[in-house]
Amino acid sequence: MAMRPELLKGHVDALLLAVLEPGPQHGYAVIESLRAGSNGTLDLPTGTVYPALHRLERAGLIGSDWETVGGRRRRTYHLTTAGRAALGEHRALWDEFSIAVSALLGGGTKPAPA
Amino acid sequence: MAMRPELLKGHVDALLLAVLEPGPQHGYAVIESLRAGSNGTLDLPTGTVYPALHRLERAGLIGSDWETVGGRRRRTYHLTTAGRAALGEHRALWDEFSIAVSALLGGGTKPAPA
DNA sequence: TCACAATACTTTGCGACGCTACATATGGAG
DNA sequence: CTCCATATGTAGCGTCGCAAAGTATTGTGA
Repeated sequence: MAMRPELLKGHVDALLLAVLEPGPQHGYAVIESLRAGSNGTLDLPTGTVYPALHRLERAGLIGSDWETVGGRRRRTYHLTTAGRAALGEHRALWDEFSIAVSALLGGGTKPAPA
Repeated sequence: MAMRPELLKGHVDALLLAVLEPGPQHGYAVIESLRAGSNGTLDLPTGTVYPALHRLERAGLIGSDWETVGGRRRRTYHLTTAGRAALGEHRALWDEFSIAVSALLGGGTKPAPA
């Protein structure tokens, strides 16, 4: 929860899709990927991630398969074609949004992506 | 509404405070400043901005004064000391947040600085 | 003169969604 | 045997952006 309020509103979908882009992952792993990939900043609770994954599946952006590993049932999610397209749109939207906000907030430091 | 969904969730306060930082403005002017300062990307409806300004005033982050210009009543808002402090926190939060999201969304194009 | 746009502010109510809290189940470490 | 990490799930709450509708004044064009 390193982020105070829910600044995430509306951005969670994009993040989940992005995390699944390199390859399928199950919910718990997704949460860890988000934490790792954001250097600990984004530590989303299960009550946020699982419902969001269900939502994305209902929307047809991801698909899921159950599997059992070491006696534990896990549900592995993967991007669909529509999901890949949606991710592209989310990225474009994020760029536009972040540029606009950064411009208005002014003096703030700029993100230095890879 | 150039932004489709409400990606703004949680970021509106920061934007309003930032717009008021250079000097007092009334609500209608705030909306235009946001549009101008974001190159047209952020075109917030009155139903978003006015309630948000009331909220910020209740929270003690801004203050307001009524004035009449050319027969029109307008309410001019200005930052309080607490508002200035809050703006600083919002900026820090935005930096952290945007860096994290940009890192996760990866390959996306980089924001072009002012 | 009359209609309409722009300026300027307000409020009701809906809907979306992140989060807290709680519930369930297994495997491994101490 | 207990505790923690792994792994998934749901109910309910609260926040807040937004559409929509309303009020009032000034300026403009037909």
